Amino acid sequence: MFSKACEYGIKASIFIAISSSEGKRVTPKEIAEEINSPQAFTAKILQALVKHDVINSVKGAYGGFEIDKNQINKIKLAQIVNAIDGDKIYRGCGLGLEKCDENHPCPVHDKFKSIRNNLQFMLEHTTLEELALDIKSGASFLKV
Amino acid sequence: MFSKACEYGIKASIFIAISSSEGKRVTPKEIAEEINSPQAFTAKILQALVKHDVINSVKGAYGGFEIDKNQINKIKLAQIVNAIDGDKIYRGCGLGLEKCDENHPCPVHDKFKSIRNNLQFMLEHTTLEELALDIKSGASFLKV
DNA sequence: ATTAAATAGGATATTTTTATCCGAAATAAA
DNA sequence: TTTATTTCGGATAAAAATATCCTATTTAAT
Repeated sequence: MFSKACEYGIKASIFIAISSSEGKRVTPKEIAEEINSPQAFTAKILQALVKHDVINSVKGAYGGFEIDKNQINKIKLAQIVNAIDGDKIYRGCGLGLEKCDENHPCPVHDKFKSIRNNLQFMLEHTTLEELALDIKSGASFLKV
Repeated sequence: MFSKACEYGIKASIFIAISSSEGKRVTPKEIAEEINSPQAFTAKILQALVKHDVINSVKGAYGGFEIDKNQINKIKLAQIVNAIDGDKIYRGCGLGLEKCDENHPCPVHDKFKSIRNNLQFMLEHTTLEELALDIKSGASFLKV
């Protein structure tokens, strides 16, 4: 479904959201430990998220990654997925056809339509805030 | 969503189903041309489908791949996907957690549930026959 | 100014996926 | 029995994804 990079990116963003809501910046090391991911690879993904304005970085001593507190309830999963995996997950053809649309559909085009639409809707309507709240309350988990 | 191998496997199976319904065996060369895939790689995938009893092979001159005519309406997409990609597409965690279930869900577990269930239902209820009929009638396409 | 801590980013390594190649075994037809 | 055709399967190769390493740059505190 998502690439490893994207999975790490989502989990990292949730953890940064939680930390930021508590006024704390976090480093790749802390993030990697919290989400159980390879540190250097995670750092690369964080760079991509910064470039796409999903998260914010502060260089130098006492720096780290953070998310603007009043953006946490505005950032959607779709932005993170788009930043890392692009939009192929709901745009690309399910069977990899170069050209696949209503006029020239692949064999599963119609059958996939609703599933992909549901996925897209979910990603575009799920905020970092709600995911972060579930982690905070212990309703969901970022690792093991 | 699916691996390339799985995409090729699905398209190949549909083409074989069509050919078999017309009493013709087909070779990897014909299949690869029809579905626009790399021939040798496609041949490997066909071997996997044979091992998983999705399709049938006949060795030697005048041999090739075929599907038992009265199995075409019984074979489900799920069998093909399972043979090549396994069941991670609806079993694995959306965020790659080793352990992810109702008692220990990842942050998107609930949000993914219905999407994954829909996908699973679709794969388990879509037969090769209906996909083949659409290709035959020109309602859908296997390439470009 | 100096130092310590942090991100940025290029280079490289490893692993997985995708793809190719070739010889062996099977089989139908001549 | 010979030949041509075909699948099978192992060995590689190439490309993409995942992961690591190292140096430069930035910056807060002393």
